[in-house]
Amino acid sequence: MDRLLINIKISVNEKIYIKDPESSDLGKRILKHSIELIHSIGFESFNFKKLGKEIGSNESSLYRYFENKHKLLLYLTSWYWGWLEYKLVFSTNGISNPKDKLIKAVEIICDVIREDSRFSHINEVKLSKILIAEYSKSYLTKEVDTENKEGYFSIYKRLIIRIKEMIEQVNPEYQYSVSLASSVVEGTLHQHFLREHFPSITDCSDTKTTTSFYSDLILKTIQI
Amino acid sequence: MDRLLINIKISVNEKIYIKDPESSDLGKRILKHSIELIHSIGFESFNFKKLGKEIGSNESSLYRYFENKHKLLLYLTSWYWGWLEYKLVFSTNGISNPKDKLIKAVEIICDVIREDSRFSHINEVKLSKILIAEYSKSYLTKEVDTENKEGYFSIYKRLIIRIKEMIEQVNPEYQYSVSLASSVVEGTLHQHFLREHFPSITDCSDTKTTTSFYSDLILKTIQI
DNA sequence: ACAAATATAATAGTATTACTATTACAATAA
DNA sequence: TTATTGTAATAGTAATACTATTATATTTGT
Repeated sequence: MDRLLINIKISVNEKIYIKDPESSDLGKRILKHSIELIHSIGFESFNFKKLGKEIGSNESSLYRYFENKHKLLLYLTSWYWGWLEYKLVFSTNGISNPKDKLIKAVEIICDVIREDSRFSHINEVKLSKILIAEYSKSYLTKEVDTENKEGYFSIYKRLIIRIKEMIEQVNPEYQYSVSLASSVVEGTLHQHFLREHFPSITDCSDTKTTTSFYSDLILKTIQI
Repeated sequence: MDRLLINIKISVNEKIYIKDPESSDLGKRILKHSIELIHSIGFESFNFKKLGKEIGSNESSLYRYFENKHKLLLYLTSWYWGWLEYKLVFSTNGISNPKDKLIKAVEIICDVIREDSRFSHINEVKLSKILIAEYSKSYLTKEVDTENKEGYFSIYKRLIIRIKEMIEQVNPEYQYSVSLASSVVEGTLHQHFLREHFPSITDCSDTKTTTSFYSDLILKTIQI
């Protein structure tokens, strides 16, 4: 897989950025260091001034790439879902048995993220932690409907539709396939958060994984 | 129920406020109007200046009740979970059959909220919409661990533990009772949000309710 | 009743944040 | 070599979140 996909680029909706951050050195450094900085201080405290200082560049230069910090978060989260979608498609592509395929998909979505060496300027482990801590903030805004129309969440929705289709392949009679898919994707981030901050209200741990919780839940719910 | 509980007061952790908003007229107006205002303009745009204007009081007076707008959100959300907990306990108290009890609990959690006339200064319908749109923001912060230690989220966690216990009453063998409980409480808010903004990734609607999705999911998952 | 103590609220600020207008410099192309 | 474009720095502004100080009620004790 590594050699074949050496030049893949996760494509993000062009309206999210002003200048493509993948097109220049500064752009890539914006991605790399924004992940580091949001991961370490959180999205609220994060701003372009601090990021500029971190990169060794000026605040205003960053505004040439992203209109504001919210758009930058949208970029990072879109990239993440695009990357997960790639992993999902490639990992499940060869599996013909629908149930095995679904189980593999749940693994991709629910497992703790490991580093992917193909994207040197993106730290997927830290990015996944940003998703756990900040993803909701990207859509819990008053602008969500207009931004949705602009297609800012299309990769996320497409990923969920893919899982929904896998559920239907296993049981076409099940009435709530897309709600089940969306609740697994959202719920996984939530369970990972609980594990870290509210352990009393989750069973998920090193021994009882989020993956096993959701595999069990899905298979029983769609009745196999 | 109405007559018996005419004087109940939902109690919120005292550390959340500086002065108890239930103790004065201004305090109650802060609660009433903050619900109106956050509901209409969203938590990001909401601030104490605008709220003061709405109430006909000064910005700085509001700081006598709440340290900042985040604490006010914590108050409102705690109140909401406390109120739901009351409804849950009272509605399920007389039910002896564990399965029926659990089904009733899921109804309380998942159904669309209606007005409760016992609390005149709180609009529960608008408050529930604030929970859907803003609840995550109350714990997705860098301060979550210290605030958790202060007990700011204890009502929320207690509610989830109650549901967990009901699940255990039905099936003591099930391995993920508290994760199931927490994912239903969180997932309900999420499905309500999707219904409003991303209808393509939820099945929930007027005919297929969130309640029926989760009742079905829970009962199948814990195998009855 | 009346002063002292306390509660409540208003005025007028400050520090920080998010963002922008303008200018300067560098790289490339005609 | 001189336009053209890309890139970055300076120096701002407007709005936000919050605070210090002062003023005005209200309550309490004698």
